Amino acid sequence: MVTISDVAKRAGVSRSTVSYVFSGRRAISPEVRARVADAARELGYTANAGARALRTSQTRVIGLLAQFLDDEFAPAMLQYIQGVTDTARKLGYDVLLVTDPDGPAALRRVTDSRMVDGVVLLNVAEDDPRIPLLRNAEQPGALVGLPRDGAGVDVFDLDFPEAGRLMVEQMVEAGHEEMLLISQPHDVVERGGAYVWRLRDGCMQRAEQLGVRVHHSFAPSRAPEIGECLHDLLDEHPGVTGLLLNNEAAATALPGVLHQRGLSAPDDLSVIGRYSEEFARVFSLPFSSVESAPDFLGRLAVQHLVHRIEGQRPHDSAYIARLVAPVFRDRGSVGPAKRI
Amino acid sequence: MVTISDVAKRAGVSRSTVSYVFSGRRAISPEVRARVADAARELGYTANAGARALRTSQTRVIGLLAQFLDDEFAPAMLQYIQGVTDTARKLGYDVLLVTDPDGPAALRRVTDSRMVDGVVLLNVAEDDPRIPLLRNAEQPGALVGLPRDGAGVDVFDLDFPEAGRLMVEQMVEAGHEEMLLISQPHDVVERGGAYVWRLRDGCMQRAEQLGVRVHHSFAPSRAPEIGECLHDLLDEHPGVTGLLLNNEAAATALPGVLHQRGLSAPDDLSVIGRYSEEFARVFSLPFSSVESAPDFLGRLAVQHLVHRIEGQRPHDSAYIARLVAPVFRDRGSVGPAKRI
DNA sequence: CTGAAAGCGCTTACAG
DNA sequence: CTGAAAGCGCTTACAG
Repeated sequence: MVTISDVAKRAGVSRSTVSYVFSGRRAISPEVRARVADAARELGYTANAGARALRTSQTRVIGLLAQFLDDEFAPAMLQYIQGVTDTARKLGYDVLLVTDPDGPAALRRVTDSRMVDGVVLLNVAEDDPRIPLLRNAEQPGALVGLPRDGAGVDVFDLDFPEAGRLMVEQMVEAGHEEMLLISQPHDVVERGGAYVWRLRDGCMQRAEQLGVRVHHSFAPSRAPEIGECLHDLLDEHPGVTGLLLNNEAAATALPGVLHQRGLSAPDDLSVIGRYSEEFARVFSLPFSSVESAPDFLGRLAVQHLVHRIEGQRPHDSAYIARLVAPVFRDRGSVGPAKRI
Repeated sequence: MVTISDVAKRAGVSRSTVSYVFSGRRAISPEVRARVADAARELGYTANAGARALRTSQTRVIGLLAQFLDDEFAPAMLQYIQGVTDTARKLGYDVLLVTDPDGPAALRRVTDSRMVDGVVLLNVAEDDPRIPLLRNAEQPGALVGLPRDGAGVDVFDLDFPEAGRLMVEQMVEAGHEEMLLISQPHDVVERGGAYVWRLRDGCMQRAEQLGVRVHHSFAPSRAPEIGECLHDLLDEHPGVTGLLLNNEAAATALPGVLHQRGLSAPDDLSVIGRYSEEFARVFSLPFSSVESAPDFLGRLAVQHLVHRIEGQRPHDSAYIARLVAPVFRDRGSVGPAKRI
C-alpha cells in the first residue's frame, strides 16, 4: 500500500507538502507541485479514507436508511434510492446503504461509529423511533416523509393532502360524483405511514366541499391478492365512476383487472393514480397520475443534508419542512362519468 | 464524542483493557469486565470506525458497484442489490452502494482509498474494464455475471446457455416447432452483456438438435417501444406458436399486448420468460419462467467474498466460477402448439 | 515557500 | 490478569 510518506520520499519533500499539494490549502512552488504530482501518479497514490476520517472527522459518506418492507412496493422505493445516490455522487459523497430491519440499531451503529457525515431516512413513520436518535446524533439528518415531530432534522415530502384534493378536483371537473379511493394496506397506517391518511383526508375534505362522494378502502400491496381485491371492490361499488389509487400495486394490477372485466379507461371508468412518471413508464401504466416525485425528493434531501454537513447551514439553524406540490400528469384516463 | 479514553477513565482501567473487553482477545477479570461494560453503556461508547480501520486495515464495508443503465430494467437490478445487502448485513458488513456511471474510476476510488474490504460487481460486461483494476486491487472481488476472463476474482452467474436449452426443451415437449426468442436490446450486447447471446446460443443449439426452428430478435427494454415491437414481431411471424423472453420489459408488456390482440396464453400462444419468482410476483406475470435467481446469486457472491476477506480462503487460492443451474417454474403458460 | 511535530482514536505486541 | 507504549496514515497549527 502506498502512503503519503512514499510520495514524499519520491518527490524529495515532506509529508506535509504532499498533503498541501492535494488540498491546495497552501501556496506551493510550481516545481514542487509538479514533482509531487508526478510521484503520486507514478506510485498510484490515493489518500487512506480511514486515516483522513480520523484526522478530519469527515468521511464524505452519507448513510441511507431504507427498508424493503413487505407491505410496500419495492420498485417504488428504488426511485428514492436512485435520487439519493445520484445527487450524493454529484456532490462528492458516497452512500452507505443500510437496509437493516432494525432501523434504530442500524442508525445508532453508523452514526455513533462515525461511518457517515449525515443520514437520509426513507420509509419515515409518523412516530419514527429513529428520529429521536437522529436528533441526538452529531451528524445532521434529512427525512423523506413527514413525521409528527420533525424538530432537529430537515423534512421533505410530497404534499399528500393536496395530492388528494387534486385527484378529486380532476374527477369532479370531468363530472364524476361517486369515486373510490384505494389506499395502501392498513398495515402501512399501523406502522405509521401517515401519507396514507393524509392523502385520504385531502380527498375527503375536498369531496365534501364539492358535494361529491368518495368511498375509501385499504387494499393489499402484493400480487395476486391486490387483483382479487380490485375485483371485489368494483363489485361492491357499482355506482363508482372514478378510481383514485394511492397504492402502487393496485395501479400495476388494474390494467389486468379491467381487461378481465372487459372494461377500459376512460371509456368505462376514469382512473387517477399517485406515482411517478418513471414508475408509469416502467410499468406501462396508461393512467393519469399525480406525480410523487421520488427523484426530486431524494435530491432535495441530499442537497440540504450536504449543506448542513459542510456548514453552509449551521447545525441548529431553522429546520426545513418542505412539502412538494403535486403535479397532475394527464394520460387521458379521465373522461366523462359513466355508470358501468 | 466519547472515546475509548473516556471509558477507560470512568472504569478506572487502561485503554487497552477497554479494547480487550470488547474484542474478547484476552482474559479479563469479571469485575473489570463489568466496570468497563457499565462505563461504556453509561457513556454510550461506540468505537470510531475510521480509527479502527486505520489500525486494523479492516472497514467491515463491502463496495457494491451497480449501475442503472437505460437499456436494462431497473426493478430487475434491485433484486441483486437486495440479495447483496441482506447477506452482507447478516455477515456483519455494511454496503457502500456506488452507482457512478464511470465504473472504473469509482472502483479505483473505493479500493485505493481503502473504504471497503472487498467489492461486488454487478452489470458485468464480457470485457469489463473494471475487472483488471479489481484484479490488481488488494481487496478481493466477486462478480455477478460471467466475463471472458474471470481470473483473480470469484464469478457467479446463471447458466444462461442451459436456460436457453431448457426453454426450448419445455416448448418442444409440448409440441412446438416454431418459436421466437426475444432478447434484450442489441445495445446490451454491444456493451458486452454476454448473457444475451449465451442464452440465445443455448436456444439455437438445442433447437437444431431437436430439429425445431427458433427465430431471434432483439427488442427494446423500455415502454412503450417494447409494446409496439411485440406487435410487429407477432405480425411478422404468424407461424410462431411459442414465445421465449430474455427481456424483462417484454415480459411485463406482453400481457397488455396479448389482450390488445385478443389472445391469451397458453390457449393461443405459449410463453416462457427468464426472470425471478419475485419479479413474476411484483409484475403479476402469468407466464412460466426460467428462474434467474438474483437473490441467490447476490448471496453467493457476498458469502464467498467475505470468506476471502476473512482469510478462510487465501487471496490467491483457486478462484471460483460458479454457474447456477436454471430452474423451470411452471405457471401454466405452455400448452399444445396452435397456429393463431 | 517548506518542514518537523503533534495528535485524531484505535489495537496489539511487549512487559510485568 | 493488566498497563504503557508504539504506530496505523493522515492534516494542520507552529515555526522558520
